[in-house]
Amino acid sequence: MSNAVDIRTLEDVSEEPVSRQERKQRTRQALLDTALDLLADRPFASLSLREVAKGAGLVPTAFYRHFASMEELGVALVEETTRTLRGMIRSARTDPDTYQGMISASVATLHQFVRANEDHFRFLTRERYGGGPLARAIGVELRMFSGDLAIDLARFATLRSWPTDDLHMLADLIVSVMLTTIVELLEARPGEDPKITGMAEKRLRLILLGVPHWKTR
Amino acid sequence: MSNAVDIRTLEDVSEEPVSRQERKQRTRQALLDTALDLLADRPFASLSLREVAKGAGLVPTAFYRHFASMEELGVALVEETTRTLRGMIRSARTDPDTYQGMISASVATLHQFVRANEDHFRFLTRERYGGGPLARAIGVELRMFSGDLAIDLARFATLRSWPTDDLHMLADLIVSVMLTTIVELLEARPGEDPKITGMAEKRLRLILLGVPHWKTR
DNA sequence: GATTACAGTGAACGACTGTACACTCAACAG
DNA sequence: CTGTTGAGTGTACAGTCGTTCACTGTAATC
Repeated sequence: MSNAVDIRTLEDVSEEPVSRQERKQRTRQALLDTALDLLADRPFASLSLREVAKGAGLVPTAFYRHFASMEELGVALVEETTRTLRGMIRSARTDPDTYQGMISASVATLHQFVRANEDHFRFLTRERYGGGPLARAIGVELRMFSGDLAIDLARFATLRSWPTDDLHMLADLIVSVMLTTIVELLEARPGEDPKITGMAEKRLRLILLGVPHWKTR
Repeated sequence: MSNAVDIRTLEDVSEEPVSRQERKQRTRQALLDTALDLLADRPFASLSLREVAKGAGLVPTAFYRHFASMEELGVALVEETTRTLRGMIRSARTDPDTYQGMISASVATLHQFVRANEDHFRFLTRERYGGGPLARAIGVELRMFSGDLAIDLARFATLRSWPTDDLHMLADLIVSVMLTTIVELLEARPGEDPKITGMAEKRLRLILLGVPHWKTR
């Protein structure tokens, strides 16, 4: 609810004159931010155009200057959150030396990004299973994510000989563990983080423990 | 939408006289059924009391004869779906001979139950991450499910020596794979079922492949 | 057979919804 | 300096929402 204030009034005090499109971009962002705030404990479908507009300090009809409908705002919100997700992947794609090193580093990156962007990840996990067009858009994004991971995995010596199908199976499995961990982090009470990341590491370790013994059937 | 018709008019034609509470129980069920129908492609929070009542062939005010609010209906819906879930567990808890046998049997049971109760499982997976009181209720139920599974797993020779924490970790992992599989089944296009169940079996096999080599750290 | 309990009705309410339309007024282009 | 553009305003309308209240008709009770 912190960004529900009228940004313009704040900006007008500052000296720099803002261009027209810059202002527009700013209220657009205010709409996205208030929507994300309101989504903290409710599904997207229960959001109304009016309350998002009001939250951003706008009259309802002004909403249409930025989005043709709430659904269009939802799509923009998916784009914003997947940008965060891609940022996380980029951060995590480092030194693929050992399994164990990769595991704890990945989990640490995940933890850090979730805590720094709780709103985004809450939106992502909530709407992923919420049905409707947003769920589909998020599903596509996650499948791309999983595909990228499969490529990364193929670099490991043990996995180089694996069939593509099995590689994707493994990647999907890892992604599902990550999603579970994200949800656990978002539902966690304060102080529970180490327990959750520890569990996540264990789960990944167990999975990768089976890899050397895998035989396609 | 099939059970959106007025049941009473159908019943009145039949010869058997229905008792009062039996009738009440029947319209209550009609309310639950239409709600479940409407939830096929929308989150629970977007459901209105009026459309559920109308779908069941009732005037809005009659809704209150059965539930004090939509949230109360939601809780009843969770109870109904978890009954289905428990039925599935009971069916799956058979002959724990070998890993492989248990895997394919469990996946087959899962597949069968999902296909026979798509509405229930759709509701379950949707609202699990939807936030609000329903998500919490479902979370509790799933944790019980996972706990039961941990107990079952403890019967296997290899797992008898495992610490309780690790056993729960394994059970959670298996449950998360099952939930992923459920979502995949519900999103599947016709004919994709074998591919999905095959993947699910592979994922479980890979996990259990690591079990003999597990060392707590 | 008279009385009670109660599932379901129907009208009405105040609040909220998305959207249409005519408007203001400041940043912009010429 | 002048005319245009467009982000934001204000009013208005037709729907839908949850909830209220007084009601009807019939199964259940005595």
